[in-house]
Amino acid sequence: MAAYSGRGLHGHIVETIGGRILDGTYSPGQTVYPEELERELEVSKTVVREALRVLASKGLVDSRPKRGTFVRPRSEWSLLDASLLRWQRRGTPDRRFLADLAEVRAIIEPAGARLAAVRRTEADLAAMREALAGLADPDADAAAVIEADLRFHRALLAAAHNELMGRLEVVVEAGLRERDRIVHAGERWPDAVPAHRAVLDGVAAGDPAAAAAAVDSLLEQASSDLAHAAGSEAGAAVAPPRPAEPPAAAD
Amino acid sequence: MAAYSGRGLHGHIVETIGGRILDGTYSPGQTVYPEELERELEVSKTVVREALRVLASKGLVDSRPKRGTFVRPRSEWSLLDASLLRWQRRGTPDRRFLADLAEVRAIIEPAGARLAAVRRTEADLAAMREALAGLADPDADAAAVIEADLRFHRALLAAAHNELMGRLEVVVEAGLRERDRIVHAGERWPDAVPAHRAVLDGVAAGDPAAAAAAVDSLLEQASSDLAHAAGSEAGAAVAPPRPAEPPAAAD
DNA sequence: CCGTCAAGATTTCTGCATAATTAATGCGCC
DNA sequence: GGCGCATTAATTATGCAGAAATCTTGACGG
Repeated sequence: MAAYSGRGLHGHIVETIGGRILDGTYSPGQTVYPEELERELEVSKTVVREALRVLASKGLVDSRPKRGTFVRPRSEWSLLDASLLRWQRRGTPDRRFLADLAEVRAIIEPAGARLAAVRRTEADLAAMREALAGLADPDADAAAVIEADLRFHRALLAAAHNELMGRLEVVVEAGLRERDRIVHAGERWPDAVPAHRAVLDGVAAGDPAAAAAAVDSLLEQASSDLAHAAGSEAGAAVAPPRPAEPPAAAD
Repeated sequence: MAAYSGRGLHGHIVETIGGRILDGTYSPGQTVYPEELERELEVSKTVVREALRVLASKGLVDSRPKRGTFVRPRSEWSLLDASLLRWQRRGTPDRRFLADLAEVRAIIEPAGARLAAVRRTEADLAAMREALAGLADPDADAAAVIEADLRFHRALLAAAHNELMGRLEVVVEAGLRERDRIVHAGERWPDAVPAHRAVLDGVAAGDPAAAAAAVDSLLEQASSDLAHAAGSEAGAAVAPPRPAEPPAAAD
């Protein structure tokens, strides 16, 4: 994956502390003690400080003289960061997080397909075809299928030729891997192939409406599969009447 | 703004080096020499190394033993990071970047309004009303109006009650501030108030379609204002027939 | 062609010095 | 006597310098 952050001792410490913050071991407002971490993780001041610096740049912690280093409120976290999304998935599969993920995907991906249908190049189509082939390969193991699925959605967003849209792949990746973790039985999920093919066809034909509709039904299908696997309804693709908090507490 | 990264000497160095990477002073593939930076910026090894570590966590650089520290290809940058979006705006106003920004906003914000219309609480509406009042205040200076505008859009996304959607405010903020920089004459832009009010009304009424339509027209208006101010058409809200690259290079 | 070795740069460690900020303290004032 | 304010002091992050350790890479030799 991201080679820059996972290599060496430093990256390991960042992941350890970051993971503890996201899974609630360290809760917002709580102070973390660098010296304690040095002893526990058996590393030097330097490594801990560099790790905390990185975490600070992601909005997870803040350190000020005399007050120490403490965990910032969750609202300050840069949740769109790839690392944070990964760490978030390390903890208990949170239903709310899963729903948020699916909801954003349901917004991003159809729109991306719409753009892709207009802007795709031959290279984009080739990438999507390659991924689709990997998805349909009956000899591939579960992990390879997941990777092919991810490649397909990445290629779709890339075909939109919007740099920021392309970076939203982090959300798509998190959603896909989270779904994989829920289903995780390694289900072949063969029904996915025609749905993906429909997306490719719509994009290749240059038909934005068809491409978007294909993505819609793809996500709907994935969502219902996931709901089926997870017992209750876990993630509805289109705005569910999520019960808003009681209108009380008007500040 | 973000207090965690802008304080102290370290934050300054991060901004300096990060800014140079985004504005092209250091281009992808190029090697950066820590010792050189130490001398030029007159700081110690530690500060430079911590800064490079933070930049590495944002995907800007990668350092490997024996090979040195070098700038990663732009495709690896975490462009959704708040700092990167800010640094990106420090350079020349890039037309392409501006268009991408507007395009993503045109996807995110209507969808956010749709959700907000269903899920908003009284507190959400109060926040939006407060921001709207600030936007309409005839005694406020240009900066205050910008901030109120930003608050309004932030409150709108927050009312969607989707954590990830809320974090997409970074894109909205970048878009707003960039637009401000183009127009920058401090135009009162009074026409914006009724458009914003329409959004609020739609959300308050619990009418998703109306809220989304109001946001659509708001963004369209902003986009055309911007096009008018920037001479040529700078950012069309809805998918323009951006000429795709020639279909050559199939791989 | 493969394994071993050596060079080189990053990475890590140690200890110390500095700066900054908060909290307490003491003083004067109401 | 209580309260507000400036000063002081303590605590913590921050910055610095040098050396040792580690790992990758490239070359050399079998």
